[in-house]
Amino acid sequence: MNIGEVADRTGLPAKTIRYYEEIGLIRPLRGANGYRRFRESDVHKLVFLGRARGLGFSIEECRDLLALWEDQDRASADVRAIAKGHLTRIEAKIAELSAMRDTLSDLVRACAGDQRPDCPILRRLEDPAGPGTPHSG
Amino acid sequence: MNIGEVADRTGLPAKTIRYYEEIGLIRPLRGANGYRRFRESDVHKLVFLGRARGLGFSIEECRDLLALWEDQDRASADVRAIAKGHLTRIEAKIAELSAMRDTLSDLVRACAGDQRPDCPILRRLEDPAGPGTPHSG
DNA sequence: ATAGGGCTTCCAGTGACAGGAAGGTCAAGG
DNA sequence: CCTTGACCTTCCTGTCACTGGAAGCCCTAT
Repeated sequence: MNIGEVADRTGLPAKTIRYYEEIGLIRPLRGANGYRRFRESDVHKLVFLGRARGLGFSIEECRDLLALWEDQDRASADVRAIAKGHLTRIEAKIAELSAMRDTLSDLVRACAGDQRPDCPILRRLEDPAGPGTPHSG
Repeated sequence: MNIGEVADRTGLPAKTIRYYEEIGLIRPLRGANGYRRFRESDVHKLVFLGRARGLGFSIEECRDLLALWEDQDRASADVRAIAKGHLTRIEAKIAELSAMRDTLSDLVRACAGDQRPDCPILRRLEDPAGPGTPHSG
């Protein structure tokens, strides 16, 4: 199977598939013409990688997951540890973005958004402790 | 004022301040020795930039916000539009990460995490429609 | 022979810096 | 005067996971 068909079947761009080979995630064969020849097992791995990346695992995490996937004697604890670590980072990122969202939506609500120059958003970026700052009490 | 003091006062690394000069966000003066000489207005801008970056605005958005901040005749609508656009993207990112978190926390919960090789996480990465997949009904 | 599409490699760019090398500058101390 | 050490400078490389594009080979159909 050539790279184009693999791209169609996995939904991954050909560029990405070449990149995955370059960094050693997959090792397709080569034909006499120099073209990559993909086996079903390569496609299977790429599908796996696509899903793991879709869940936000980093390439290095994917590499580890792939190794565990291929190791029939793995301990599920190893897989779980990777997933838990990733989950923790995702939750931290969500918390960070949520804080941004809260601040931003306050500011967007407070701004008239008309032709006048007065703007609470800029005032707040200039001086976060300025007027209009929410505070306890 | 030299870059070190500016870094202390703004909380931005000197590397970042040099980078901001390189991409034209600030234009500090230069002393006879070649050192950057920062005015209070430069520090003020850097504080502004630090806060805007802290809210997740991109560098280009920061450039636009800075221009509006310095334009006494700006319309608050212009500022608000940038903030709203950014807010929308943040909310989309939160939704994306939340979906990942939900899937991942399901998987982590379903995985025993012991020495046995059986692992729902890997099964699901292999075949998302496989056993254990949540479905309506 | 030619046209087209698919395949190859290699190089550059993305965003927003961080790390580090090589070297100039300045104030304090011996 | 010399040295030490902190601070400053520029320049180059690396990050992460690709993406775009150029130049050129391969294959099939007409």
